Amino acid sequence: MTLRQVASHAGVSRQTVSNVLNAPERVDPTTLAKVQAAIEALGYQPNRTARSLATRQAGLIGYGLAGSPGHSLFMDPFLHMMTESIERTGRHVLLFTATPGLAGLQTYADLIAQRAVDAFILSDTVDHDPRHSWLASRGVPFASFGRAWPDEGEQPGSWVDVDGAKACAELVSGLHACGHTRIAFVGWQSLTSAGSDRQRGWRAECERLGLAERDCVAVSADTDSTEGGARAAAALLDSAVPPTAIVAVSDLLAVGVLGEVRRRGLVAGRDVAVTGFDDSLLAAAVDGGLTSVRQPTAEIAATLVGLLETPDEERGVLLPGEVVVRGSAPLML
Amino acid sequence: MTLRQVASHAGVSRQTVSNVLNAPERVDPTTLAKVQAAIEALGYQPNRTARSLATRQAGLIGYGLAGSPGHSLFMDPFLHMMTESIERTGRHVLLFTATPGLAGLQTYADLIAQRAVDAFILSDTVDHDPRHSWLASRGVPFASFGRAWPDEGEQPGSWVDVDGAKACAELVSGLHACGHTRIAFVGWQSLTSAGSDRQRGWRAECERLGLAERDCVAVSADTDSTEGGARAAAALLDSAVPPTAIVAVSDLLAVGVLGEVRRRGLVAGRDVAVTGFDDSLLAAAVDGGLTSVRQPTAEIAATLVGLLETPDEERGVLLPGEVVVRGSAPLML
DNA sequence: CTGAAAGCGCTTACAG
DNA sequence: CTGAAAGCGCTTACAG
Repeated sequence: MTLRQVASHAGVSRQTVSNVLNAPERVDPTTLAKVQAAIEALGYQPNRTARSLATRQAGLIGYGLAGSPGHSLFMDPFLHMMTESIERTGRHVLLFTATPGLAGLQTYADLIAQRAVDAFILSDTVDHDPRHSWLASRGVPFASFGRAWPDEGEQPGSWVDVDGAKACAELVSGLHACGHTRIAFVGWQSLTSAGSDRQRGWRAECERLGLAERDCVAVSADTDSTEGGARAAAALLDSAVPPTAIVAVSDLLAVGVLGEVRRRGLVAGRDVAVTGFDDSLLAAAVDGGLTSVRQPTAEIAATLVGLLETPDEERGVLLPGEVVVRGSAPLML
Repeated sequence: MTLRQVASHAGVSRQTVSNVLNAPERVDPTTLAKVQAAIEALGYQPNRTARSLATRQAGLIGYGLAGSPGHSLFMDPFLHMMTESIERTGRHVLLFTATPGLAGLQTYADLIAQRAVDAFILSDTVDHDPRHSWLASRGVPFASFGRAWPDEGEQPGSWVDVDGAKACAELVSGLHACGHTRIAFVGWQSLTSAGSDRQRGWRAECERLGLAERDCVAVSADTDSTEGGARAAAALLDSAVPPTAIVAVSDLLAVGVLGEVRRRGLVAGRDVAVTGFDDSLLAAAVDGGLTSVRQPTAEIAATLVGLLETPDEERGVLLPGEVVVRGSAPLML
């Protein structure tokens, strides 16, 4: 089924059919109806490839899966929302895998050189992510989920992010309001921008509240797993002045912390308060529930796609996270 | 950067450059080297869209995200592996969303009509999934992760599946070997083919072992959540002759079962054995660990893509699941 | 308002 | 082994 067949069926030229599709206001109502009837009758749909070649638009937004096949709980809803948002603009998602760092840049470069995509959505950003500067310097449109430059305005391109610092500050102040003064932080070892953002908020609030520096210890989990979280918690709880509250950078690490707490005969939420981040399935699944921070997934996705519409103006959008209180840390907000 | 520029740079015709790319054996070694040098120097990569139009191949495999944005733990690794497998064949993944059932069929139809994809990979299959017959009847290549027809050979198209029936039978026999004779099943309410497959294996093994029918009760969780699992477990444990072992159709439901068990002062793995399915993050994260069944994700993905290579011959590949024993059910295998 | 022409950047038989 | 020609199925100015 091609334009040509529709044209001959309707008794008009191919260009007129094209006009019916792309500029219906320019065609005579009678002709319009006639052609639309033919389109309907034949079940015609324009060939995307041919259209792409003519318009020089792939109609595809590239999204690169991060390095290793993890078990991200955030991925399913995010991908879903992002894909839906992109589809609303008449385009689709081209999924690819790319190793993190400079090596993975080649994949982005290839996709652009081949004109396989029109733009990228970036996530799993790392500190000073090389992708941002590379893409920006070549004028490739993109939107980033996550900031990768600590200083506002330095980051190339548009971005959306959840205010992890603020959310963590809220957790700290909520814990403090319940009487906690020794509030530790369990972070990631890797230099993700989200990790440092969250840690920054935790530290800032501890300082603002005038908590003693030695009471606000940050440790890094040696692996991004429950085991890593458990080991980090063990180190913390073994210290001379153990914390009474532990703010973990992710739900997964928090679950590890919870396990270690339980193993020591302590009760989370009573003896030690524990919080996570992401409000993933884990947070609800864990016994007693894990206090966590929900990311506004649908809004993140919609905003990212919106930013893609205006590639020339660089903007940053900071979205609030929502503290979800559960048994592991009965906060006062 | 186009073929034309490479040609003029190398001092040959465009067709020769195309031959260098697509049939290097047909071109004179000297010319070959010269053209390749030009390609290298200019960093030329063929425009995918133009190539697609000429070859009538989109170079894209469609993958439809299931209905609702869930929090599937399996999705991240599966999508990763699948994307990698497809990339190894020089193609990419086109991601889209489709509502389940007949309504979603239109999305598949559109993609085909527009020639946006060459083939599909199907997952989240339901009983007598309408997609299979629809695609098969129009000669659209596809491979299905999951069987949707109970009887071998009836299913249109090629498929890969994990032998959930066998894995569940193994769980049952392992439990029986530990002395369990009252082994219940907690399933999904929805008619997923994976769900009925697993339940079938559980029931068959119970019968084979000669367990009393009233000791082998199956219930459906009213929602696919930990709460649903908990309610199902409550019903089971409240019955006159409560089970001593509960085989849940998924890790999520199993975690709900574990919660209910704990809430009643019972200890999982000692008073009641509990098993899940998927060996997701949850299984490892839960305190004491959840005995579960691991799906061979990488192999599934690779096989699916392999099946796509031979669209004319319909084949089915059954892969074994691997029982992973943890604290919630210390089986003897 | 409509249609003839050129072009998007490739590939694919087919002469030479 | 190499190149001239036609074509993939659209769109986009541009005449008429």
